Amino acid sequence: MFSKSCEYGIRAVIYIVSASKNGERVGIGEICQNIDAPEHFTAKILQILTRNRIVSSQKGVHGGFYLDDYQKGLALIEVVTAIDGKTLFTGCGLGLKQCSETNPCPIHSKFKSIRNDIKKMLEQTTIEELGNSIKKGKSVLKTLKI
Amino acid sequence: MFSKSCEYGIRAVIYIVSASKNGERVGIGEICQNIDAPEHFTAKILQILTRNRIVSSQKGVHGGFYLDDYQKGLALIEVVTAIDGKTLFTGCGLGLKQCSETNPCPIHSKFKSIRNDIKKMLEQTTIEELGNSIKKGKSVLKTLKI
DNA sequence: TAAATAAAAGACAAATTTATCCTTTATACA
DNA sequence: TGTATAAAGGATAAATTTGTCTTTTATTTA
Ligand code: FES
Ligand code: FES
Repeated sequence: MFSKSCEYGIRAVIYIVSASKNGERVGIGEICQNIDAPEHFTAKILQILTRNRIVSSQKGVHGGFYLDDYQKGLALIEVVTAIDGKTLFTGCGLGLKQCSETNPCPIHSKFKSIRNDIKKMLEQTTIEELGNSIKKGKSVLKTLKI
Repeated sequence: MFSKSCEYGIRAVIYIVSASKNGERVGIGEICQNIDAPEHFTAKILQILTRNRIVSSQKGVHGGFYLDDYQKGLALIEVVTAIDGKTLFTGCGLGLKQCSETNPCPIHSKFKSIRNDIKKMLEQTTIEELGNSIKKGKSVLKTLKI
């Protein structure tokens, strides 16, 4: 469904929101320990997200990553499109060069419906909402014991 | 969503069903021309499908690929699982080592619902049905003009 | 101002997926 | 029986994704 990059990116932003109480910044080391992701690789993904103003960052002592109030309210689809692009929402399920209403592939109508459900779900889910779920202990960002 | 291998595989079986009138066999060259896929690569995918008894093949003169009546009635999910495995239907949307009801990721319940919709759709769609759509000219297996 | 810190950025490496080429095996048919 | 044909299979290569390591830049604080 999502690329590894995207999975790490989503988990990272959720962790940041869940961990940064009152504007505190979270370092890449702490993030990656808590989401069980490779550090340097995830750092690059967070670079993409900061360039796209989906997360904020601060260099130097007491620096790290955080989300401002506007960013917390962003929907998950912003994270996904920044990392994986829009192919999941616009591309043909059978890999035709373009999804077309006039020359559809055989699964077009069924696939389109699912594609739209995914899009809706990602549009309706905010980063903050998922962060709260983690804060309350209702969900996790890494498998506990191996 | 699906891997390239799976996209080619699905398009190939649909083409075979749509093109082989009364048990006629279809060669790999003809298949790949009509679904716009790389020949040797697609041949290997069809090998996987024949090993899994999802398509039939015949070597030698007048050989090629075809589907018997039982195979035509198979659902698309058989093709997908043979090529891409079951990860799409069982794996965690955020890439956790395992999807768990007791220790869910933050999007588990929303993702599970979509995952099940995809599964249902693939279970309810038969190869033959999609082949008929092609036969009737209601859909296509490759983008017409580039 | 200098040292310490942490993200940004660049270069490189491993792993996986996708794609190509060549040889072998099975089958039909002359 | 021998030849042509087409799938099966093996080896290799290109491309992409994923992961690691090192250097640079910006910022804080002593
Ligand atoms: S043409 Fe294939 S999904 Fe629209
Ligand atoms: S735990 Fe992530 S989808 Fe179930």
